[in-house]
Order: sequence, then C-alpha cells, then structure tokens
Amino acid sequence: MSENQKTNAKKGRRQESEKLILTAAEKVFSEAGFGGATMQLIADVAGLPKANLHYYFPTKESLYRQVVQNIFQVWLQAADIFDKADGPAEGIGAYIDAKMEISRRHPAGSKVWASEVMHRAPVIQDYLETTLMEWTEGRAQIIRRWIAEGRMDPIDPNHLLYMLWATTQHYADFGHQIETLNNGKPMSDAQWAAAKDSVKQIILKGIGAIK
Amino acid sequence: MSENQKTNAKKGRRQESEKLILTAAEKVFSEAGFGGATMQLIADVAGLPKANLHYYFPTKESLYRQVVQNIFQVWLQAADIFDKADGPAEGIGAYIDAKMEISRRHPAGSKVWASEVMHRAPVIQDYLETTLMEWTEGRAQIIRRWIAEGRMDPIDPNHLLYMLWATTQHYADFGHQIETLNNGKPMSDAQWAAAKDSVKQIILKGIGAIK
DNA sequence: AACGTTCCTGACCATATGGTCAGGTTCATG
DNA sequence: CATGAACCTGACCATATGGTCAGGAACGTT
Repeated sequence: MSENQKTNAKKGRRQESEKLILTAAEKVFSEAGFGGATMQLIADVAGLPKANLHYYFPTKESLYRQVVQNIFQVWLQAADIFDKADGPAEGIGAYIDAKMEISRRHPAGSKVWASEVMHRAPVIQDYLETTLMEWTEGRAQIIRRWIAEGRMDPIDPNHLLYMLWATTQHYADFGHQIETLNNGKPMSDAQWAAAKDSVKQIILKGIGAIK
Repeated sequence: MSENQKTNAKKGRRQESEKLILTAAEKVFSEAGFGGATMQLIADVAGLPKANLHYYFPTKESLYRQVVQNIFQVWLQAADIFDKADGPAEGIGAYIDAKMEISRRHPAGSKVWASEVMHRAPVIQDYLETTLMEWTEGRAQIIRRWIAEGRMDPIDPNHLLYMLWATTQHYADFGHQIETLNNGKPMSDAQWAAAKDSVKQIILKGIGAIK
C-alpha cells in the first residue's frame, strides 16, 4: 500500500504537470494558432521553465497533438445523448444543448479544433478518416431511421449534421465577433439560453421535428 | 493619351504585381495561418523574390491586413441581395445562395477571415466595431420588420444571422472535413446544389418563412 | 544511509525568419 | 538622348525560436 501510494504520488505529480502544460498549451494554441504559438509563451502561461515542457513533451508538435486529441474526446462524448434519445426532437435538441455547452465552457478547445481542420488536419487526419467517419455514419443511420418512421422531414443527414456542428461551434469559434456585436460584453446567462432556444427552434422546426 | 497609356502601363504593372502577391498571400495565410505563413513561401507561390514583396508591402502584417480587408469587401457585397428582397423567403434564400457561392469560390478568403476572428481580430477589430456592427444592425431591422408584418416567426435577428454565417461559411472553413467525410472527394455540382437546398429548406422552414 | 530513478532547469546552439539596403534596371518625360 | 523616378533584387543582418544537454534536486527503495 505504501508502495502504491508513493507510486501514485509520482504519477500524480506527472499527471498534474502534464495537465498544467496541456491547459496552457490549449489556451496559447487557440489564441495564436500552431505557427504563432511559442513554447516559451506556453511555458510562461503554465508557470514552468521551457525546458520542463520538453521533458514531458519532446516536441511542439507532440504537445499540440495531445491537445487536439483531448478535444476530440470531448467532442465525441457529446454524442452519447444523441443515441439514447427516443426521437429527433429529443435527440437533436439534447445534442444542440450539449454542444452549445461545450462551446461555452471549452471555447479554446473548439478553436484549436477548428484551426486544425481549417489547415487540412495535418495532425489528426487519421482520426477524421476513421473515428469521425464511423461516428458520422452511425448518426446518419439514426437520422434516416427517424425519417423512415415519419418523425421528421426527409433531410440529407450529412448536411443536417454539418449545420449542427457549424451552428453550435460558431458560438465558440466566432465568440469574439459575437461579443463585439453584443456591445463588447460576453453573452449573459439569459443570452446563452436565448441562443440555445433560437438554434433549437429553427432547426427542430426546420426539419419538421416540432410544429 | 500617350501620356495616359504610359501612366496606365505603370499603374497596370503595379496593380498586377500587387494582385499576384495578394492572391499568393491569401492562399498561404489560409493554409498556414498568420504565424505559420512565411514571406519566403508567399514569394515562392507568387513567383517573385522575397525582397520584391517588401517593396509593395513593407511588412508581413501590412500584407495580411490588405488580404483581410479585401475579403471583408466580398463578404459585405453579398448583402446587397438581402436588402432588395421583398420578403424573408426571397431575401434570406438569396443571401444563403450568395454566401454558399462565396464559400465555394473563395474558400481561402473565408478561412483567413475565420482565423482572424478566432484570434480576436487583432488586425481588423475596428472594422468589426464599425462597419460590421452597422451592417448587422441594418439587417436586424429588416428582419424585425418582416416579423412585425407576420411574414416569419419571431426569431432573435442576431441569432438568425449567426446561424446564416455559421452554416454557409462552414462549407468553406471545414471544407476539408466535409471532403474527408465525402470519401475524400470534393463536393460535386449536384452535392453543392443539395447542400444549398438543405440549408435553405431547414432555415426558411425553421423561421416560418415557408411551409 | 546509500543508491538509483525520475524530475527539473539554466545555459547553450543551429536554424529560420522578417526586414534592410546598396546597387542596378526599366521606363516615361522634356 | 539625358534625366529622374519608379521598380527590382541578391546579399546581408539582428532576432526569435525549437530543441539539446550536462548537471543537479527530489524522492522512493533497500
């Protein structure tokens, strides 16, 4: 037991440092892009010497890759709700809520992901081709079933999914623009609620899932 | 006349060079981001020596600024259709068509714009606060009028505009992801038509502009 | 206490990059 | 044809950046 505790203490330290670095990296990458981010700045944000970063992550790219992979996990996780749902109004509505919440709580991650994809996914192309593709096909199946059951209009599932991604992630990726148009103030709780409602209203009615 | 021709020849040369550089810059900035782009690479793409870029654009930032400003012009131009329209189905439908067409023909520009905004608009913040804000308020007025006239549901104009921007620009900014999910092939003419139809169908029905 | 492993870091290096500049070429004009 | 302005570019420079490394500190184990 003491052996385990001590081992855990070391492991704990390592995990803590890695998390500290990853959080700082996510922030810096989201604000400056991969090319604009510097290891020195990430180190400063993390409050560690630069050489220490290279102890945990040998290269800038390996650090970046880890950041992107973590984001992808969060991203996929939001899909659970989708699957358990009984019909489109419930499933897609809950999915919109979940993704809006991610945009609100995890805007830096969303931006890093967007940046990565915009630059032709140099680091996570394999994920797109495997995991994301399977995920998308699975959700498309569900949507097709709902259509067949007459619970929503016949909409191309892929374009519907693109619209869900685009609309929800826009609140993170273009948050600065939205904030500027909101007189320079971040969206309030009420405004976030209104945003969710607007998105759900338009899309769910638009696909014929609600009247 | 000969005086004019000669002057024009010089001006023509200048404009030609600047356009060559701006086109190359837009491409490189869109692929690598501001930080990742190098003047050398832009010069190579333009087929000019690097020092020549600095003759026309003193700094990397001034070149970037010009690229972003040009994109903003295209962006605003698409709004003309919106204004002339008689009602929401026509106006918003045409706006979606126009923005989808920009995403298709001008994806690099869209990406540069997205990147700029994601990084908190370090270069064109003043545009956001003035031109974009006025533009948005003007369009919101039109939407409110349509609502008052009972020609569409009562939807928050800003959130509707965000959805229009998000959805249409997604086809440019996340074009790589879409291409990957399309078995690695670019969208065909028919697929672009289907995309436009899906977007218009969902949004126009979603806001109660069509049955 | 002695030992080995993991963790940490200041100092350093090779390279890449934005930007400069002196000197040359082209071209309209008088 | 002479002149001056606009245009062009190879060579160069100062700096910033990713990454390395030798040496030391912390800590669990025997």
